[in-house]
Amino acid sequence: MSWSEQVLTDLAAEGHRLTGPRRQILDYILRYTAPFTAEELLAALHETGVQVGRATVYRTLELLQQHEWLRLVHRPEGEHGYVVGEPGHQHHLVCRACGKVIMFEGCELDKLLGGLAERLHFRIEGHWLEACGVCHGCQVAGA
Amino acid sequence: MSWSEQVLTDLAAEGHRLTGPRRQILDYILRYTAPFTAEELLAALHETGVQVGRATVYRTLELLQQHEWLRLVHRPEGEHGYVVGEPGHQHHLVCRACGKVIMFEGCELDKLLGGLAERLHFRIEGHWLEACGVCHGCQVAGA
DNA sequence: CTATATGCAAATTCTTTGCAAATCG
DNA sequence: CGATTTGCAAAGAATTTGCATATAG
Repeated sequence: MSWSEQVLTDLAAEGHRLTGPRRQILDYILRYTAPFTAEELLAALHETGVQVGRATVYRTLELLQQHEWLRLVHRPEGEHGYVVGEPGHQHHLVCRACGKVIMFEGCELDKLLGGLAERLHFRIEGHWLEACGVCHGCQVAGA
Repeated sequence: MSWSEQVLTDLAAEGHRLTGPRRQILDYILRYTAPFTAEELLAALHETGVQVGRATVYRTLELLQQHEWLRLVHRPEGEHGYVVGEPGHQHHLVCRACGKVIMFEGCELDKLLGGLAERLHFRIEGHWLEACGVCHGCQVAGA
């Protein structure tokens, strides 16, 4: 089952409707390999003649993020973009040259945080790890 | 040497000027135990009668962040705030109840990322780790 | 049919910028 | 004095909201 199908199934199961605009947005999301912003996605839709309202884009992205079908990627500089989420792969390596995102699990990280939490008596409920650098392809290409 | 003194020394060493507004801003920054935003800081200054321009606040915070005297904390929801940085302590545990930030080093994390980078031939240039949860004090208080 | 979702335009919020006046060193 | 910094107000982004209309189920 493709990502779109899974999302649609999931949303339907929760009583959300599978509307035209939502299908279009899902379709366009899949064209990105790098993190994108709501405005970028909106512009892409409009450029190719798809008339979807700005609010709908914002609302749909938020909905998808809440269901973890999209994840938010932050950069130290403060920009944030969305990337398609794969359940279980929670962390990201973002290539600063081509923008590609590689996801990985943080099993060892959990151990590290677990130890820390115990030492500090801090109850950790969630965490966030992101690294940026240059991917193999871009290194070869001379970045 | 206090944080303010260190910052002032560091800035002076780089040819920046130790102006009144900058001193005021440093003073107010230290009143926060939780992450704060530029607007919050500006409001705090104004509420207590300190007349500093909005642009000055934004520019000073950015300057401090560039020198790593302040660090940016991101929340999954997308808000970001500044916290006083202690060199060498790069990661944060943020308490969602009281907002307090505990900093820690990520030595083990570096190992994890190093292995990952090697496996993927990815050159990691920076990373970002943040966890949120409830601190000991707030757990005791019943959060 | 009816609850949900959409689209629009206006309202907010956050941040940046240009430039003359002020000020630190 | 001269370069840096400030403050202002305006410009520019990014995001949210209210509400009438459209539409999926």
